[in-house]
Amino acid sequence: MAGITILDVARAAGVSTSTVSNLLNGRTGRMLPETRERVESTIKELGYRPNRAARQLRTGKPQVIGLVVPSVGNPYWGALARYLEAAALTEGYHVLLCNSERDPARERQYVDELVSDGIRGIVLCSSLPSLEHVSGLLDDGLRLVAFDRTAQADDPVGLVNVSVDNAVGAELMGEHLVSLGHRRIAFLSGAIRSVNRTERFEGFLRALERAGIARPDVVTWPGSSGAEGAFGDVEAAELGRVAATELLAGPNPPTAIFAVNDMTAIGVCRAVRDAGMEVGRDVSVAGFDDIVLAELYSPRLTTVRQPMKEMAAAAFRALHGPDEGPASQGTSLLFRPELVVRDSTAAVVA
Amino acid sequence: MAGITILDVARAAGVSTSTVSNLLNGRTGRMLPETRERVESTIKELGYRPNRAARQLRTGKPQVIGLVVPSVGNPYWGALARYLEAAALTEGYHVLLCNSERDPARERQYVDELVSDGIRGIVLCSSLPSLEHVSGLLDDGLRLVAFDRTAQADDPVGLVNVSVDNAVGAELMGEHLVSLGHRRIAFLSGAIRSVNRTERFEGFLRALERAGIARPDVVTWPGSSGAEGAFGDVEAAELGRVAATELLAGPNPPTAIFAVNDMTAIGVCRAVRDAGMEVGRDVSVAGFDDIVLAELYSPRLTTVRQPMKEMAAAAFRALHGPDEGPASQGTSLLFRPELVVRDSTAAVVA
DNA sequence: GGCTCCCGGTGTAACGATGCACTGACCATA
DNA sequence: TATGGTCAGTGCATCGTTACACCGGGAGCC
Repeated sequence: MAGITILDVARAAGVSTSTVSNLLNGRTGRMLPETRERVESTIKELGYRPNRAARQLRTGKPQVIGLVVPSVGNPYWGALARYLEAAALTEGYHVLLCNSERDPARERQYVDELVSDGIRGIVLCSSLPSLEHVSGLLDDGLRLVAFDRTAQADDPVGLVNVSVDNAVGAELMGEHLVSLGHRRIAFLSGAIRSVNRTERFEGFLRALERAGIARPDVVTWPGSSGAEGAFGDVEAAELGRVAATELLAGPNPPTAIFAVNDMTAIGVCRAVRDAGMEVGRDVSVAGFDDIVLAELYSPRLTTVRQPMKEMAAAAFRALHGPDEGPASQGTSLLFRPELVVRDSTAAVVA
Repeated sequence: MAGITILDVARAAGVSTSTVSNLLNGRTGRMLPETRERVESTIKELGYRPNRAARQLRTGKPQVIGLVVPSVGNPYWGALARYLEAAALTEGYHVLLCNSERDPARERQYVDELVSDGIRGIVLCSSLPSLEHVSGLLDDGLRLVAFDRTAQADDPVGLVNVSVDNAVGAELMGEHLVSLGHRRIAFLSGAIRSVNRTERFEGFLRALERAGIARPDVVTWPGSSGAEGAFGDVEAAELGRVAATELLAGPNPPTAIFAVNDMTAIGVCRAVRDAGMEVGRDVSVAGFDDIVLAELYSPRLTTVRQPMKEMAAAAFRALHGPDEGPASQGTSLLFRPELVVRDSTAAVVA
């Protein structure tokens, strides 16, 4: 226990607690340089660290931001958590971790709890398409960043969305597959109810249309109702496997399959192999996100990278930075995705 | 902002703040049932939630535990973070997330910071073999759980270690490989400097000795000095690939390779494939940990499962529960590992 | 009647940091 | 010598909760 208070510092430096506090909070305008130095060195000597609880009690603003994700067990959210924490650390902020397990009630409860604990900045990775239920909190001064989501028409004012440009990313992948000579390309996704899935699908269609390819096979899968698998991941992969198996067994199967994310793509790869074919040679498979697994998988997965580190940093800035002008409605910070070509896609064999 | 204080409740219920506080803290001994019910219903009605900052300021004990991991981007630590948070939630605790990035200085700084923020319970996933540097903090009443580590001779008093029984796990895998008819089995690991690697190695040797197999090939790899890869993961896999490539190209190559963890095993699988062989048929490959990838990888990886959920719950109990008798030295909570046989291991072909 | 005991609470001083409103000293001007 | 104006810092109420020390009153006992 540190146990050293601002009073200890004040006494040791021969000033009042107010002066120490003023220094700590940058109010150094009217302060003799020598006083300032004396206090500063006293702080160092004693190893004084301000008590966050007391500070929060007084100011109402804790040096903590909340992060609500479906599950940090999922590598995608794990990566976000890692980079967000790193960004927060640079400003002396800590990150409180909350796993919603994709349960909307739990997600809402977490947000309420964080708010009533005085936390003023939350990064929310919601599984809900609408975020209306938080608009009241936003009016009360909460800073909310919705991650992996783009602005919607009915978004509450003040909400900042941070996301990769899904449409552009999917378009890049579409172009890539087309350039490899593929003409029969399937888009494989779970139920397209979330915003970013819709965007990915539309970007993909754009690329194909430009190449003069008719509307491709689109396979969506309802997904199991209710609770998803342990991480939601395993289920995504299973979905890819089941759907791709059916697709490949059908008439006129595609030569390439673009899965809505890497997990699903991994399931697709398994299905391809189960069907006695080789990924990359017989069928090209592509994913989206570029999670760690994509690089490690076999074959290494062609995918679309999200610049996680930059996105996390931007999310933190949006929470912490100065209020950016008038709170506008429908703010989206869109990041440029990057096509990462690896071994799971190849030129179509004639 | 909730904004409702204990005073509001007290006034509305016609009692003093002390009574409300007493109820909140379970001191209901001398309290009329009717008073109690009145206060309780008032709390509900008003939606009162105690202010954590004030509570902490007063008691010195925040309802927060710290979690220091190398990186939550790594699925293994991500899983721990997820389950630990779930366990903490059941008691109303929150989890503060810290990524040490395997930097000992940063790890130490995080612990100091958490402690001086008043946090009294920390789960530390250290990359350091010795934890002497925290013994001072333990004397001051900090509860510290070292995760994925077993007790050492020079451990500070009061430290609780939580880990899977690595020796037993490796022994199970050794037996499994032997039972499949393998006789030339390699153990593949990065530098065996950490405690659990040593234990895995010894357990593995035990199984082989019992089967009358001479000391097997053991391949360890120094690993790059300095910073590891983005997650430490990618490097582990790379290590497996490089080492296995060399091993398979040598004279009298093993028919089975037991990698020290799943990430390394994945790298081994790649090497096997690169050498024109098939995992499971030509060479058996086994890992340890049973991270999500193990199930998803192709082939599905035979590995040793750590009961993460139970381990996380135990770690939390060790932090939060009552002081267990006299603080002893060398406390280890060891969990039973489970052999998970999948597709990457098979009977040796004659 | 006087005494103690217990019941069912209540009063209030902290916990540590903050920041507004203030002050004493000094200088310049009228 | 008043008057005003900086300058450099200080005094103190305050945030919401806790828990120790207290208190009024009724019961029981001699």
